[in-house]
Amino acid sequence: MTLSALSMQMKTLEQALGVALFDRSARPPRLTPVGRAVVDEAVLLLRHEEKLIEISQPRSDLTGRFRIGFITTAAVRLLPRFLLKTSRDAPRATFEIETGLSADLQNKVLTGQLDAAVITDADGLPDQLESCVLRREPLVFAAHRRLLEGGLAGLMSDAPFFHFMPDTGIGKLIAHAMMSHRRPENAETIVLDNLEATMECVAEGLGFTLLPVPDVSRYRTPDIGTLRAPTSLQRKLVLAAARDGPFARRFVTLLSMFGDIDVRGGIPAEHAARPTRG
Amino acid sequence: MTLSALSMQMKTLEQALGVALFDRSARPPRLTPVGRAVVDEAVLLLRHEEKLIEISQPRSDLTGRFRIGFITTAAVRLLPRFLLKTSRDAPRATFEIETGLSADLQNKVLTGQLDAAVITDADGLPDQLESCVLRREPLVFAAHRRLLEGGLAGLMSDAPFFHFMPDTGIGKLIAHAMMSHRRPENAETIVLDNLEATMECVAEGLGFTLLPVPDVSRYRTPDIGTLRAPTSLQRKLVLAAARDGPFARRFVTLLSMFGDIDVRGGIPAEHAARPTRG
DNA sequence: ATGTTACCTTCAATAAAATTGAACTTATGA
DNA sequence: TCATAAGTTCAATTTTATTGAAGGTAACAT
Repeated sequence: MTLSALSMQMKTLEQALGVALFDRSARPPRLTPVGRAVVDEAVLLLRHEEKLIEISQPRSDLTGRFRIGFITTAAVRLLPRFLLKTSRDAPRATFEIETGLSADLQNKVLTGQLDAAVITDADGLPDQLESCVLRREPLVFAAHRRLLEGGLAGLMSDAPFFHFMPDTGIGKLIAHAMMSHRRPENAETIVLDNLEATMECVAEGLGFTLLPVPDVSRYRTPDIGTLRAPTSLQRKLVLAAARDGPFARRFVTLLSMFGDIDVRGGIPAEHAARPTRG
Repeated sequence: MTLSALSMQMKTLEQALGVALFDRSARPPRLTPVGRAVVDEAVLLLRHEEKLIEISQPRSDLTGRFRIGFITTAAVRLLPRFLLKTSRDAPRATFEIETGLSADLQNKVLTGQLDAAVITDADGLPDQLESCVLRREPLVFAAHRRLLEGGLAGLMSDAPFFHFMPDTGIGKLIAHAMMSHRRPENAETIVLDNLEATMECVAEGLGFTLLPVPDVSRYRTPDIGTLRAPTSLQRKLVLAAARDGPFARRFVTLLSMFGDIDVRGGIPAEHAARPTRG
């Protein structure tokens, strides 16, 4: 840099700030106290700029602000551990968490409004989505012990059925599971959209319900008994991300933030191939 | 700003960072997670820039990094309160403190290497310097009580004299004060450049010394007695700054950082004119 | 699906800003 | 006081940013 260019820059900066930064009565020109303060601050500013460049360099680990969706169940059960793990293992990444229904979240991942989501995989996901099963949850019937005396057949014929959110992913899975059981024509079905309320009603002996094991366990009271659903149908909690999205090459990294993965699920080949201890 | 200009800037930034900040497959283009991280950081960067501009705006109070010199005595006695006051009353100012001899510090203020200095004013300061007396310190003789029994005359004739730094400002003042006292031709004079060592020797009864009151008080032991020097000579501790320097208009502000000022000194008119309580 | 529309990007031209070298000015030291 | 080295200024040049027109591409509606 030429001396004259430097001189011009000094002048320009002084004019821009409207302050004398240099004392020209001395040679070489000296910084004024304000000038020294500006230098101090400018040094910090440049450090800050380096930091910006640093964080902008993508690495093998997660960097950036990601938007992740969680269905309610996952938010309650998986989110705390996820946030713990990410704060430890991916300090350069921040997360915006959003909760909603499987279908909505899936749609937002497809449209790029979310980078990834933990959703229920009822019957396959669109091709544009990459996914991996996080948890497999069998369905169980739950009812007051008094109602269970008559066995499964008794429940079906005599008790009202509390159907949790029939329109959603898990609700449809429940409906599917119920289809293999005959119920009388006039059998009563009550629709609820709140898990805790459903279980409260069941605890009061008002009827029975069919839900994934963990949800029943969470709100179970001593009065409630369970009966494993004879079907092999189970809810699959999957992590889904767009194949061409920000997780295209780092899907496994994000996956690892969900801790131990149910290896019976559809884990990506290179991940499943790893030797396991024990 | 034109849309095309914005587009160009987006492109340029992406090339500069070597990272895809935007996902152009959507309309309007979306930020990638890295892009969001960069935005977050850039917002902080801009805040930082505002801060730089803010601190560069000079105000009535002290802003900037000032370099202040203190002679050793002042550093020991005045500096703590100075730093306390400035951190409270001038949070936008920072200080580089330097210690040294009066003559050296005075010279550095004249050449602009220091913005101000607390020095001894032996016999007037150069016209280019503005100054104000901070403390007036009478000189006292100090000696072991045993030696004092013979009075001042006894000291002069019988005891060795410990002369503190004859070549410096305070040393010359001491020499000046001693000139009004006759001593025998063969009277012993010991030169030391350390205040504490001088007082240790005096405490041991090895001789007497002549020093400003506060210095004697600081290192005095019960064995040491003092005798007020009959002359009216006293050390003046002054704050000095270049008239055309950074304190040209804020000298009084800096002065106030030294707490209560000995009003018998040469205080600037507008400051001395203030009504005093009590 | 398919076309329309609105929005975004690209490119060449233009405007703005930074840099340079030569001429001029000023602090420093003999 | 002068000579010199160092800093500043100015006009010309280079670099960078912005603009408007033309060419794509995603989004929306039919």
